[in-house]
Amino acid sequence: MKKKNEEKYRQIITITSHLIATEGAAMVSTTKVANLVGISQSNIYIYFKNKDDLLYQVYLSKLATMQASFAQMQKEDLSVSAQLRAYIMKLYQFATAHPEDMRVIAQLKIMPNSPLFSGNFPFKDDTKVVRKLIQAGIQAGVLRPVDPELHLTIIFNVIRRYTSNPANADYDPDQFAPVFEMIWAALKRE
Amino acid sequence: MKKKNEEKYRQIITITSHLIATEGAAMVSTTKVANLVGISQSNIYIYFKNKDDLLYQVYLSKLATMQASFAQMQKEDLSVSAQLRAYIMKLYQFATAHPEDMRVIAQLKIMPNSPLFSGNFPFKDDTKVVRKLIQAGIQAGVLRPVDPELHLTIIFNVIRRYTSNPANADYDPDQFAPVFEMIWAALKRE
Amino acid sequence: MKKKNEEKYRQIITITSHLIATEGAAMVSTTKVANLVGISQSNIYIYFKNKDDLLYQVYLSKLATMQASFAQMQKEDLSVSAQLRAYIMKLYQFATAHPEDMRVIAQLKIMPNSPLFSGNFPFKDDTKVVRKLIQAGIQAGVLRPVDPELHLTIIFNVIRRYTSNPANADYDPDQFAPVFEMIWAALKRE
Amino acid sequence: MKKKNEEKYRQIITITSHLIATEGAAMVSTTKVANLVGISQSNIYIYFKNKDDLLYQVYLSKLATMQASFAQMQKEDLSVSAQLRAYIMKLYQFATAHPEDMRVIAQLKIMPNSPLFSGNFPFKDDTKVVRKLIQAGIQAGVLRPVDPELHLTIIFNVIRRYTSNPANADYDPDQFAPVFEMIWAALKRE
DNA sequence: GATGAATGAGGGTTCATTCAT
DNA sequence: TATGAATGAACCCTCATTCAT
Repeated sequence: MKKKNEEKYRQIITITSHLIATEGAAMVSTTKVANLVGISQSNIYIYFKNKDDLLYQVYLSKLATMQASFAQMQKEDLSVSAQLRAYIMKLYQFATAHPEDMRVIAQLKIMPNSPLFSGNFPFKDDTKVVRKLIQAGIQAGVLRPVDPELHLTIIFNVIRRYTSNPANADYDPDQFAPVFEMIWAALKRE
Repeated sequence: MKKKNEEKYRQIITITSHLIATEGAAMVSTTKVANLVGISQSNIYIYFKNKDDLLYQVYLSKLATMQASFAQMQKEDLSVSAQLRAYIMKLYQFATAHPEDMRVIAQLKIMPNSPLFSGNFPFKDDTKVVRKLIQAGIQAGVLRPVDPELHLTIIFNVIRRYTSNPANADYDPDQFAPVFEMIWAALKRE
Repeated sequence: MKKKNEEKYRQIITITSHLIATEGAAMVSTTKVANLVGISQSNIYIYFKNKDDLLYQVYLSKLATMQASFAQMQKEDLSVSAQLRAYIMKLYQFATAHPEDMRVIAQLKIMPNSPLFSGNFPFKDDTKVVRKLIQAGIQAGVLRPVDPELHLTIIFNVIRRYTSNPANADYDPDQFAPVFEMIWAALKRE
Repeated sequence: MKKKNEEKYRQIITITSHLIATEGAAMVSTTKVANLVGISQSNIYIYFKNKDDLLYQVYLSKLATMQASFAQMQKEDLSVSAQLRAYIMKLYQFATAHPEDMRVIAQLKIMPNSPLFSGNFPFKDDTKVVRKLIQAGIQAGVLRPVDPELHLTIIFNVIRRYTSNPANADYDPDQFAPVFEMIWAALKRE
């Protein structure tokens, strides 16, 4: 009973997610989603309050996947520097394991009139943990004392760009090593 | 007569450009542009083949502005490293001088179904010069031997992010220095 | 079991009635009603054949309330004139006692495609008694010999308008007296 | 050129007006109107900002018709009482001359979410003149000292009801006389 | 060159109703 | 009895584009 429900709900989320990743968030329409799922368009409104809600739930689901991936990493006995390095590696690993997800999150953040920032939904930040790490790193004197957004920009854009190259689709720490060094050189205080 | 023509053409380009910068490329509609310019909607099709053409011409105009800014910089007697450093500084200067333009170019590149990559128009690359510099730098052993796209990603994203902060709206090389070092550390071979 | 049944049925009627009174009959939807009652939408179709049936039953329930209010008034030993005057006062009293009900009846009568006149349900007239009184009054020569609908129009519209003013929400025969005289002057033969 | 424009505009107004009169304001849809006019639905939005605007313009057009009818009547050298009596007769005449119009105005006023009171359009009152007359009449001691809305209610509802009867479709002051007396008896101070 | 008119397609949303469970 | 699921139709509105003038 509820299973059917959950299944359709998941299907809609998945298809929408895929659509965002391949065509961009602005190209999502309830009609397209419904056709791909194989249901009638109005059916969408049984599972989601409106289109914005659908997109928001997609974001939340990606966020959950991401946070699950990072869950086991919360060892606080490491140095800030080590934690951040571990985070970057983990993010790289995540990006190869879930190729679409990072793109989906990015798309939802940059789309015009993003539901994430509409004020209609509570905004859950996907970068809270790493942003904190960066701030701590700056305060501890191990990271460059510039706007943390710049560190973030580098980490996410480089990893997204690197893993979006089909040649780098598989997780391979050795191959990634020089890219990691590139990122780290940008972040760390000289 | 011709002047009037040129004027309207410029106006449409300017308004569209502004619209892209403030609301995003996906929010541009011929209706909106026409209303803002104060002409009738169909009038746009006198100056542009279709909407994609309009966006493409906007891109070309931004490209021209950018290339004009970089024109005097083509001194080949500098080392690759020096040329690239000069380019970055110039790009920073350009971003402060033309706040909207970099955003417009970026928006047109990432928009869904971008006319730039539709195949209907010849693609003029705005990063050709710097990409060549980077390739030369890698070959010369002064830059990190990774995919040049990564160098590009860092240069453009960091500068765009930095200058999009209103606090950094004015050109100030001293204030920019640590950000420059951040970028350069990422690029240069250790 | 039956009690539960009756309760839900009553609830639906009550909520719908309230919705009609506050937002107008055209604004009633099964979705809204169901949400307000706290049941699922399809549940409504257990108690009512369709939406028209629901509205019709609401009408019948209001009619019953109204007729109950007028029940004790059927003393035929009064003169026609006295009976009609008594009716008007009673109607005024009813309107203050059941503010919503008169509005609901009026709304259901004037709504487009009113189920009351669709032919799908037997039409029970809420003005049968008073219409008869008026006809008798005309025949007896105490009321103006014009279309009785005009007498009715005056009685109902004036009382509805008067009592819809929050300042006149409470039953107060003294305050109502001049309004009564206004109505009566319109009805009675000079 | 402009003629065509004006014609379609008028057509849309006329058809919408007719639709309101026959089916009720709540039954108006842009699709229905467009089909009746013989144009595509989106065409409506060339002539009107949105549906509310359409309804509002219909109201304004009816108002203009009405005010035109009453224009020549502004003789201020008559007594208040005579002016009001003249107004009532004129209203009766108007109602027979423009059977639909009074109904349309009434419909637009009572419809749920009426654009007239949405705040999106300036509200032009169709009863301003007569309301002032009534207030003056009360102050002068010739009309009953009750809420002027009650006088209004009687005037408009009785005339609307009377003229909506096909038997009274033609303008006939003699036949109307007793109805006039009925109204006047209600209004005038005893 | 300029515009008003026209339109078909598509988008988001609500609704009354049916049906299997 | 109760409900979740499903749907087709309708509704309002925007848009890119074409065409006659």
